[in-house]
Amino acid sequence: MAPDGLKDSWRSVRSIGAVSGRHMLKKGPWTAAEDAILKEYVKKHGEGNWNAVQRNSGLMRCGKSCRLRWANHLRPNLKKGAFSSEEERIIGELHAMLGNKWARMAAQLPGRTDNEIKNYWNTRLKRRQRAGLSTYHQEQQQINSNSSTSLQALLSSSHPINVSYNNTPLSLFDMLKSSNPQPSSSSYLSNINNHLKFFCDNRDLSLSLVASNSPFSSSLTPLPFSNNSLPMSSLEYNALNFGPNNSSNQISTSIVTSIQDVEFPSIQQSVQTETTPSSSERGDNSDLLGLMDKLGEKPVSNFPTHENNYQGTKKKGCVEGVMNPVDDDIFSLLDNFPLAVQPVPDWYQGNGNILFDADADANVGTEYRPTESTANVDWNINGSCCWYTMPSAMLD
DNA sequence: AAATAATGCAACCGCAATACG
DNA sequence: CCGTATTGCGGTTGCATTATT
Repeated sequence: MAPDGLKDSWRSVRSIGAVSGRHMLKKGPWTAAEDAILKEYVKKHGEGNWNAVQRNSGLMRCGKSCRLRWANHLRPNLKKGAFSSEEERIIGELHAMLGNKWARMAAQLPGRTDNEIKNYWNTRLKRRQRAGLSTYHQEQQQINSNSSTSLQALLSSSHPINVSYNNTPLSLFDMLKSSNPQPSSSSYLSNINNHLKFFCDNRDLSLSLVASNSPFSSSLTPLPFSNNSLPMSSLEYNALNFGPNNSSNQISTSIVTSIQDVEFPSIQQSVQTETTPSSSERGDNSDLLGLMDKLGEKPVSNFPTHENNYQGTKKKGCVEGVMNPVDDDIFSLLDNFPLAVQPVPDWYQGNGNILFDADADANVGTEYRPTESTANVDWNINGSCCWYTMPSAMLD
């Protein structure tokens, strides 16, 4: 780094060229003085309305430039400096799933910006290419080739979800509070984006919810069954307990999930999933609606059907009836929900306690592989397999 | 020691999505 | 409803610094 004096003189040289006319906005590197003005402005007026910065503070920068400067350098709680090895691992995993979705990746890495991640990745990519290496390590490539693209899209999209029971809206936060209060998880759920993802519980055949960015476990593999995500967060634990065998859970018989996806707001979907069907019902239902019908379950008023194209409450700015590919993924997943009972993997005790392989535990970042005895579990049908086999990022 | 190449980083640009009036 | 403004994203650029020749 050059001394500030040197830097500033260079900056001034550049700015002369950039600020030539009366209304010309400055470009190029920001000075400390400009930073101070912008900080003061945000302190006073809050974030947003960036074009007003120039009008109100006299800072000769366009709104875009202000926003960028704030987001990447001035906003509080930004981590600076090199990525930790854990962060690098997460980036690798995220990139394997998401591709160049820098902003999405940054959302999973508190204090890091999309720009940082992008720069890091591109640098790394170049290095690997120069060395004649592939973008990912072998195991990461396996994710891409073994799992369906659409399912990946589903799993990689973060879905804030509202859950209701008998048409009564119920937040996952409430459920968590009522069944397993934990202050730390409360603050987590009440304050960050509450990104949730689906996964299917093979044993209970229920649609469960799990936090994708739970601070209580590592990175992207917070599955209860995952051997490298100890300890399981309470949220995950409760997701697991949505099954029928947990009498303490007030919604143990069925879960009505109302999905209000801020990311895909074209529809408000309600999805009813059934927990373990009785033996006579096993295996002979082809879809969720059929199963519900059989069990006498009434869909909630806006329960999606193919007839109404899953239209529900229209949210502001939504286009009714438009299903994007991820919407399709959701319903494809649900339509193909494994209603036939799967064998219970022997590493799952069935009571929320998970059997972990001691060797694997000792070896952080290793990949879970179904053992011989679990080979008859259909690892491809419900998507969770993608997660079970999620490897750690392999960085140099 | 000087020249050159590689790397790191910040900021810009265009485009698309969203918000606003 | 429509045009405009704003915001957000990802690709790209270009300068400073560091490493290599």
